[in-house]
Amino acid sequence: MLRSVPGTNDFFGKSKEYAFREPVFRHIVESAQRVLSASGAQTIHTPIFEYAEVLQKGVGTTSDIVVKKEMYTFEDRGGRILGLRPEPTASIVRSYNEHGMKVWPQPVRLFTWGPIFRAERHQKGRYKQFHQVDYEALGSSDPLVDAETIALMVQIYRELGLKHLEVKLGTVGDPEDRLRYNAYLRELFRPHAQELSEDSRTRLESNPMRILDSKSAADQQIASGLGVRPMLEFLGEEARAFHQAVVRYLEALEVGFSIDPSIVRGLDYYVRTAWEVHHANIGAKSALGGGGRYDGLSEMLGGSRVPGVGFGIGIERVAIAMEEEGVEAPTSPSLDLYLAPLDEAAKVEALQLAQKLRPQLQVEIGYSVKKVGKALEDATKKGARYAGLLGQGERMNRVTLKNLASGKQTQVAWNDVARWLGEQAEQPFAD
RNA sequence: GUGAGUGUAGCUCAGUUGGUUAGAGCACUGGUCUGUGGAUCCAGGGGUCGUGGGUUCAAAUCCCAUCACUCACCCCA
Repeated sequence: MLRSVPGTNDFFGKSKEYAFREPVFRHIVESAQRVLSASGAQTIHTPIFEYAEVLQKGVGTTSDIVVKKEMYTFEDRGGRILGLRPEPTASIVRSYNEHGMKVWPQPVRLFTWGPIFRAERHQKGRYKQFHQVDYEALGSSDPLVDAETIALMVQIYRELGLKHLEVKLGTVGDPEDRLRYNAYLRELFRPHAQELSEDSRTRLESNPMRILDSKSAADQQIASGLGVRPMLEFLGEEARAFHQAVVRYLEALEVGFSIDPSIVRGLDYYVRTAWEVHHANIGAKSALGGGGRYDGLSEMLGGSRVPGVGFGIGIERVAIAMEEEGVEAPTSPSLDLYLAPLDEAAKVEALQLAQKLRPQLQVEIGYSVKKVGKALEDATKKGARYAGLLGQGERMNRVTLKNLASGKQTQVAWNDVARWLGEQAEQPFAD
């Protein structure tokens, strides 16, 4: 039997996996949408594929996504090299430039949601196709925007009922700070290059900061033995003041967070603010989302200088966290009425009555003639509140409505069904 | 890319020291029940026992290979 590609998932109501239930997915997206819309952000949807160049420049040439070839690329019939987006920020910045959004009132605040692709070995909480809610604030370099962005992100998690959150705030400084820091690190580590892990030896030239958050015990031992000074000490005046401002604003907003200097965004072109949100008890893949400031990205994509800050929230990870915390799973909307035809003539009647009642009521029909007992059984299995029987005993545009919970039933004219069911709903304890 | 674990029905699993035609529960379809459901009882459909090869009179079971899935490492969402 043909199967789905490993690391991809089907989302539907009765999925065995909580994280892949469509109502859970929708609930997360809608909650995020509510929070972000309330803050005045606008929805945007960009294509899920772009010229590979856009996406590569968007994550940077030393990022794992490019280095480890984690981006799906393909050539179309016109010989264009395209890629499936490994993150949405580059597309949004590309769109901002392409449509001249710099003449809009700044900052332009956009959010989107949809599939993201990475060609990685999958495991729990990590998939080849996963989904993100993504928010970007473009056109302002005020630290207040960074603080609000973080606060909005946290607000979304709270809205979803998550409690065991850990917000880790860091800063990667300005590019020149990083140059200084990287030069310092290279000088420090170079004499010990032979002792470093293979990954870290590569990082020594490409991105020495990444050595610091290496999980290799040997690397850690070397680092602690050398007494590595933290990035914070290498910040320039402006970057330092910026970081302090973000901290101050976040304190004023009463967003709980901790300073974590080891937060180093995996993507290039991030500057200054960087953060991750983790969840206490979901184990290895604990990051629910992350974000940062990327003032240099627009120029990398050939546009003018546009400062920006934003975040991505992993929808599947959030769903796993919700399940861990026992957050009540939203369910599919319940069926109001199941119309069962009891003879051939009633089939078209069921269709007519259903059409008449939709969309005020959610109405499903039985598609084949069944005996009354089976019809009621079907209605019950479908989770309907009422069963509507159509057959010899009805006719003349009448239907027998039976409350499946109480067992009470009555015959009602078609024209009165909507009103009658409405009245019943208003007095749920009447029976 | 590296390491570990697991593969029997849609799902959860049983299957003895190798032994007839591979089983159960749940789910599904129908009957019990000709216009009154959720229960009971009965019946039915559904399996190339992951795949290929080997050992054997005989393999779901033993051996080898391979594939798939899961988890973990790296990195992140």
